[in-house]
Amino acid sequence: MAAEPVEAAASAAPAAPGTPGTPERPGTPGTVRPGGRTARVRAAVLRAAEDALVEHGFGGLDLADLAQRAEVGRTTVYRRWGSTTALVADLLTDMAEQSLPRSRSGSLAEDLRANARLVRRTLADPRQGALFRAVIVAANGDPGTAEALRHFYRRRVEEWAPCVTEAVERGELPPDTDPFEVIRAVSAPLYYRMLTTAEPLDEPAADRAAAAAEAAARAGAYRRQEP
Amino acid sequence: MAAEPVEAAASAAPAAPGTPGTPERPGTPGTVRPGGRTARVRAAVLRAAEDALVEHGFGGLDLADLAQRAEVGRTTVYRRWGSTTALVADLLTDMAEQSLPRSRSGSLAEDLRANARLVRRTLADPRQGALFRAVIVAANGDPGTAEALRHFYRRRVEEWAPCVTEAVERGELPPDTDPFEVIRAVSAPLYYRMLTTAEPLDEPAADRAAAAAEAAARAGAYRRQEP
DNA sequence: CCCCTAATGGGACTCCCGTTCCGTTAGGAT
DNA sequence: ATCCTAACGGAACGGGAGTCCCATTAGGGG
Repeated sequence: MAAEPVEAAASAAPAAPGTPGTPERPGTPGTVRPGGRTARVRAAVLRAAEDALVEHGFGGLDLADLAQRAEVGRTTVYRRWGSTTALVADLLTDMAEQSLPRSRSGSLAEDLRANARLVRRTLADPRQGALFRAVIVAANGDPGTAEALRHFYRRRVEEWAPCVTEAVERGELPPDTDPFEVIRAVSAPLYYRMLTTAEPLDEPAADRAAAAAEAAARAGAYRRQEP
Repeated sequence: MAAEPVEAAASAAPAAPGTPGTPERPGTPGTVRPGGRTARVRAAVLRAAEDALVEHGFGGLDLADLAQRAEVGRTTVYRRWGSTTALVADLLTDMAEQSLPRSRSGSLAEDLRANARLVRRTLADPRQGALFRAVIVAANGDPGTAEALRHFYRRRVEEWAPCVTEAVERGELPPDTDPFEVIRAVSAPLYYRMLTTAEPLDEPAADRAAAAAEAAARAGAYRRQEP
């Protein structure tokens, strides 16, 4: 991954329970060093965190084990992130920066189906699916992580919204249709399956989700004002 | 660590209120005692678990604290349930037995909206919402708990399916519409909001979920066979 | 190239979760 | 009513997660 600038851990900044004059906490006046080593450590830990989350889930996330995987000192992990939820929040801001290219076929039905299938494939994939599950679990246990997750999904939805906007411009959908709401409507049943009912996440399910969202959108269910 | 048969009634216990705990010692084929004290302990612990989950979420669930709340010995809690996930699984089987009465208005749109509003109100309620969140989090970290959650939702969906079936019989919906799928389609966007995007769970959102599910159903998006 | 210090890392220490041992209580069968 | 034993509870133990202290390393400004 790219060595992006500064700490994204602003929202998940390590709490400083120690004495209030203690140096070496982020926020103290002086030069911040986002430099090579720090970035390298962050990248190594985040990648190790992904692996650990996939293997043992969020509940089984162990910062000590993590440090060993990343070949980094335990102290460093505890100091920089402080908690498992803060670490996952940082991982999420990192994930939010990697954007997936979306297809633009010019047909609403096709675009929605492509989106549904992409989401489906992601959630059904053993590695990606486990990661998303873990990340969502973490977000539901900590406000900061929840905010990071919210940001992640906003990014994803923004990428796909244009295909709805264009359909509105073509007159396929009611003029005051909320594009975000339509895109989210595609994902919702797939996430619902993964998180609660545990039913098979197969391709027909994805196509049904896309078709349902399209039908509902055409019927005006996602208009901003009620008729 | 070797896991002894401590595995309590959790993973597969279809327990009635006041149900026997599972016999524990491998070599004691003696009588099981579903009796008063055991049932009382279970009820007290499950109620305390609800409170604790609401207050601190699943991640903050502490069996020792739980025992104190329930005025029960720590050892008892560890012996009977063994883990926090197993305890939540037992709580879920208990919750599955309390059924909510549903309204039957004879109109598909109204029934779906009533369902959506009920779900919405439940998830938006500080107590119930926190409880559901915690329970879902627990289920996503343990297969046994996931099975219990699946069972819980099957019950709930079965209760509401008839209003779809009747709409099919009245000819309002395509004949091969899957009733379960329609009911789940109502819940999905609401759960999606709560678990991932954290957008407001207000009444318009509920009504939109109901309207979208209805429109999609009418359009044949939930038919068992593809056209 | 050199220095200053932010950042890392090792190791010891503490505290608490989960387990084990064993005595006590109470359900229910006779 | 009495006995048997399933189930509960107190207390001590062990281990691992998280913290603290201080020496070491390396970024980057001069």
